[in-house]
Amino acid sequence: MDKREQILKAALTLFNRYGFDNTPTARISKEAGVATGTLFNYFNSKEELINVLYLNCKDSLTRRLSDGLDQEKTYRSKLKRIYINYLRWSLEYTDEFLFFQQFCNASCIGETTRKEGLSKFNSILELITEGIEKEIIKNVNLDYISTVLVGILNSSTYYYIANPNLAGDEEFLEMSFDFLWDSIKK
Amino acid sequence: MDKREQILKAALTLFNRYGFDNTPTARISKEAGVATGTLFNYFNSKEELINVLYLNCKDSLTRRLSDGLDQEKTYRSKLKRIYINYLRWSLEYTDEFLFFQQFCNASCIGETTRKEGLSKFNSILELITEGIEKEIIKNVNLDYISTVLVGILNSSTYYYIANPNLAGDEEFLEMSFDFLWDSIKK
DNA sequence: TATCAGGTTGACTATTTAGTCATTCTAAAT
DNA sequence: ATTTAGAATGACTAAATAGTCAACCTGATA
Repeated sequence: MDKREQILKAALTLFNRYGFDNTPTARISKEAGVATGTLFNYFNSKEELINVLYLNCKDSLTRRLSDGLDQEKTYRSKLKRIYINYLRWSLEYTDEFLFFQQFCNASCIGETTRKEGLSKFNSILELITEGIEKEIIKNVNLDYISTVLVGILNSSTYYYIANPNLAGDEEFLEMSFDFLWDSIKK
Repeated sequence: MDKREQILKAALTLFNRYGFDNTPTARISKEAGVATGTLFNYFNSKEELINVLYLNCKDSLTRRLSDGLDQEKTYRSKLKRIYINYLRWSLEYTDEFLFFQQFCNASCIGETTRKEGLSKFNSILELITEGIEKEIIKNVNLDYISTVLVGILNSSTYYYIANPNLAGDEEFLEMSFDFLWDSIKK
């Protein structure tokens, strides 16, 4: 019944489906079941709305990413934990994942907002650095490794989203993680 | 001096920078140095314009992708050839590459156009199939391998675009290809 | 019951923009 | 020099849309 939440949820769905510019605020209000003016009581502008959405998504993912990380003993299992956390979050919050993919580089997301969002992968960056120092993974430019790693992470996620039947398949999980692991391990 | 070409070029630049909906046709015309009406002499609508752009890009990339492929002897070198072709094309036609990335899933690209575009990676698909049969690369679902492979290809390309100084660095090229190769090889 | 604060409403406005079309230009042919 | 076909022009229109605001609820308090 929280109107603010309803507006955010409606906007997420509609921005994903039609894009930012092709989603009139009137349509968001309608989908949320509120008047057109109500949207502007909660958000000063359409841009503020999408920026709030962006930060919400980022927070949700960041919180999840390092779940249970300190219970893992080996380096490989730590990385796998992050891989799984990323996948699970994306399958649980698919709309949020797709939103992130579509808008992480969009111009309607302000520079300030985006900079906050960059901290998203801090836990990943730390782990890569550790892996290079311990000579577990390839001794290559940190930027390049993280770029490729996130690339694999995202493409794998897209595949999981397109094939929901794989959700509980432990064998496929291990196999798919090996694509990532073999790519970066020494 | 070909006005049609000038319009296409201006549209490519502006769509990349501001997005489809945030680029008025008047602005495209101005950038191209023609009157607003002229654009509609060559294209029936703004949508037709972006669809033509999309197919042009696709053709340009497809033609390049299998260049010199039959001169390569080993399976690995064939794959590397495609990797290099993809990279070189993207560095030579960076605007086109970025355009493709931004609009390959956009709703303003019609279904018909997109289906034509899917044939883009035919040569890659064939090569993967061959690799699985010959037990050179992992025996996994063709779709998954190509998804991950394109993911690595694209993320690597982004890195090269962000670091133009790497353009002629043979060592880095070999190293970066290993990320792809190690990921999928048996 | 009367008052009041603050959330909610939706008709309205000012602006933007895709696409039109009557007119003007251009250059080749007669 | 005149005609003419088709390309090019840009002022204009009809539609869409972000954001406003005066009026209207609602429910708590006196």
